[in-house]
Amino acid sequence: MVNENQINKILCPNSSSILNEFQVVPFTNKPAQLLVGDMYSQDTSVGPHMLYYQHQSPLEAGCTSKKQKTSVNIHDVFQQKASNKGKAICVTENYGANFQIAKYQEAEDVNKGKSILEDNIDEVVRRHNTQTSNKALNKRKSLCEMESYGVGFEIPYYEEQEDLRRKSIPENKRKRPTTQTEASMSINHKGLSSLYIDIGDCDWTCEHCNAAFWYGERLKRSTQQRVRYSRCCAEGKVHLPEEIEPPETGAREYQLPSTDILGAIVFEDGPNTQTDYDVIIHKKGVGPQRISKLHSSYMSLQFPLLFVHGEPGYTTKLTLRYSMELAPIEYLKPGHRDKMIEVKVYRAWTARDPPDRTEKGYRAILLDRQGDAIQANIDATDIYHFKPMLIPGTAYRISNFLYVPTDNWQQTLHNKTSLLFNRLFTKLQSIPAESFPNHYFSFVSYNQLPNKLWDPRDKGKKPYPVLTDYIGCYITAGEPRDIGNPNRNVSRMRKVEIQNLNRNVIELTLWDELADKFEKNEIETLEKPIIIAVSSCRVSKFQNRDLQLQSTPATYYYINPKIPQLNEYIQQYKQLYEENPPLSVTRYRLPDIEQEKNKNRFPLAVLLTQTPETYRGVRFTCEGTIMQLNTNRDWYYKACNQCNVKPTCYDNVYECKEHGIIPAPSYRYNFRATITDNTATGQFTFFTPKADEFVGVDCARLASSAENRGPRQFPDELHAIVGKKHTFQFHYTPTSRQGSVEFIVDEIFEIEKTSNKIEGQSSGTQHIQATKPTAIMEPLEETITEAQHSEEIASPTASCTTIQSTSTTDILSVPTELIPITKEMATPPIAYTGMQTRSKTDMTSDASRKIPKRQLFTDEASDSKKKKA
DNA sequence: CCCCCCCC
Repeated sequence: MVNENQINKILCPNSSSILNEFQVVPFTNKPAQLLVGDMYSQDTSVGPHMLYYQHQSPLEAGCTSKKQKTSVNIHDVFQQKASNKGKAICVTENYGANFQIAKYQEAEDVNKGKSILEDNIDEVVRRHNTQTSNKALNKRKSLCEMESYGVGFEIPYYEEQEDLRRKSIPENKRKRPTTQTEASMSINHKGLSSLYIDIGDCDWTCEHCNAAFWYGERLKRSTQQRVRYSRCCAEGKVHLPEEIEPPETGAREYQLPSTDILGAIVFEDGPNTQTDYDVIIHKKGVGPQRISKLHSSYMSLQFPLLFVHGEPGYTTKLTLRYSMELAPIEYLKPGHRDKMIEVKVYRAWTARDPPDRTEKGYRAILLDRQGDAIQANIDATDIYHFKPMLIPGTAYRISNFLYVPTDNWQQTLHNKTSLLFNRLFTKLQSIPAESFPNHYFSFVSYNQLPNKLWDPRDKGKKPYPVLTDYIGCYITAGEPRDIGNPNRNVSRMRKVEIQNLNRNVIELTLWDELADKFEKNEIETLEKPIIIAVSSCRVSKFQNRDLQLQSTPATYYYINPKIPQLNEYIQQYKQLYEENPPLSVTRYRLPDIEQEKNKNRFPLAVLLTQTPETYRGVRFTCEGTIMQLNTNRDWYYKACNQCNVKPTCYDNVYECKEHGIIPAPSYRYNFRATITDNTATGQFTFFTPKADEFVGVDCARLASSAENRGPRQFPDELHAIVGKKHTFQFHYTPTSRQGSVEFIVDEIFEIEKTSNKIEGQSSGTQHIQATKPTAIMEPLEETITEAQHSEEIASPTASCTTIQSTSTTDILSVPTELIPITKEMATPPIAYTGMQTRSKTDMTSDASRKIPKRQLFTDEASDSKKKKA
């Protein structure tokens, strides 16, 4: 078959030693399908033997289980090859092969003493004779197990072969034609050594690509019915190029290349192997040329006869077949190793346990075209590798990932399985991102938020609730500020208010980068209403009262997110706000008392039309006159000394639900008055202790002295407050509803002369009507804007919630003489927008009907700035 | 391996 005079050179990396008289012949008429990287040699006198490269698996370092190893494909092997890690050539087939190779004289330098090739024949024979055949077999086996990750073929052993033959396995249909068999047999029996072990013929083929194999090369998981090989095409996963028909048969069938030297490359094993040698080819008529080891033609140089057409063999263009099944996220199941996903990176973040700044890993939410989502986890050691790739908006085909149970806490998706990516084996291939959905949300409505609270009592019993996505209308945002011990962990924090279509407001706390990067100014230049969607928030409760949202490291926020419902939402909010625009309020205490006194100053006429739930905890101010006391209800109550809650009373025995029998309950004010600010009148409740200060007499003293007259008999001291004019600070009674709005007084300020002056300009006398709106609005404009720009500080906690809930008695006929709204009122206060549209609950005076429509959602900030300028 | 958080 091969010209016996042919000389094969084996170029050794370190020594350039040459083994001569070593012949390489093709064993197959489908040469392109032989596994690239294997060298098949045949000595004409003995028979076929195989030389294998020992590939150091690229997975070796990261492998934790054998299963992973089997998922490697040829591509990996040669990527590893490209990085020039150590490889070795070893003779794995049988001792016969050793003899034959060793028998050849090395023409020049000896091959540095590492290779089995060095053994001289006497030594090998001696060893063979002294070892038991089992030992020999074991050695071969161990060599083979080293040989490659997961391919795991077993070395044939002639007894086994004999055994197989005895059993006379039915002819496998994948057996190659007898002619070839005969051909090799004829060689086999020529000059057979007594030590020669017959491993059979290379007459088995891969069911996928038809590459030729020895039986012994089969995968361990082969069965008698199905003999499987993976070294060729990784069981069909690697797409090998179309075969080219071999040259015409005849005299030139095995025509030698037109050179008398054949080159081959031999690698040594071990960490010290040098592989940074030059590969130089010298073409006919052209000078020497250095080529890269990655050059696709270099491979064919190693197998000059196997690539009879000069096919490139291995190239970096080899692609995986889709037999690595492209699976929707929905169908991923832990344990599947042959799945590939095409996904868009939707969100990505560094995993942390705030306030600890340690980077615990990297996370991403991936979306597929079907609209499903899955989280990908990356260990901290691999952050640097994946962070530059997992950019939201990019898309990849991803294979070779593992499955892990989804984190129990800070769980972003309902999916119980997450993916684990590893820099050593997970493959990401960039693909176009157009065909993927824009967003993935699982919004929770305001009413469902309590279900998402985490209760410490559930620890260990219930899983932590999945983090919450929420959508609503952006109302306001504060400025970022520092939180925490400056010597240790300082966090950044910013509050954002979100309102839903029922006008419920929820406060979102953005932390750290999110707080700093929130582009408040840019957002507020957008046309209103502005829709904001936030993902993966924690739901918490403040003071056992207000639900809040907290950002987590996984949180993203989206302004006017491109979701199908966006326009619908915008229209709904638009409609809502046309009826009754939201007030722009400052929710926190201001450092300056003067600012506090003017904070959130809106006409009572406006406040009465609002939805109280929207402004829970918000303190408003007004300059108002006490018109009347509500004498239809008690002016004080007896309270538990510890909690100020009204106790039950049976037979003059007072009992607090919480604190039991109360021998001597305390007396506390709880009376109502009507206050007007000249735009409307409202019901205001006064409680101890503010009321004591205001009335000037302790409730206890007043009540005990008046007790015989009862709590419905209002003492003169109380009547004395009627007609007084003050700046009141107040909040909505939590139980009040739109349409029957009430307030609770927090602070009562004296009206200073200075502020009187400003007001005096327009409305000299207080109590009567038609204050020129500008008179109200001018100072408002300033204070509100100041308030917005000043840093928020803590608001105090309202402590009278429980008491308030008892005060839902009937209301004394309210003085209904409403202050007519003048035309000028049509110019709305700067601090809010769009109030000119009548709401259904608005009072229907002729004047109010005439109020012209003003453009909705104008930018109040820039408006006010203009006026200031 | 577990903890499962930071303001008002």
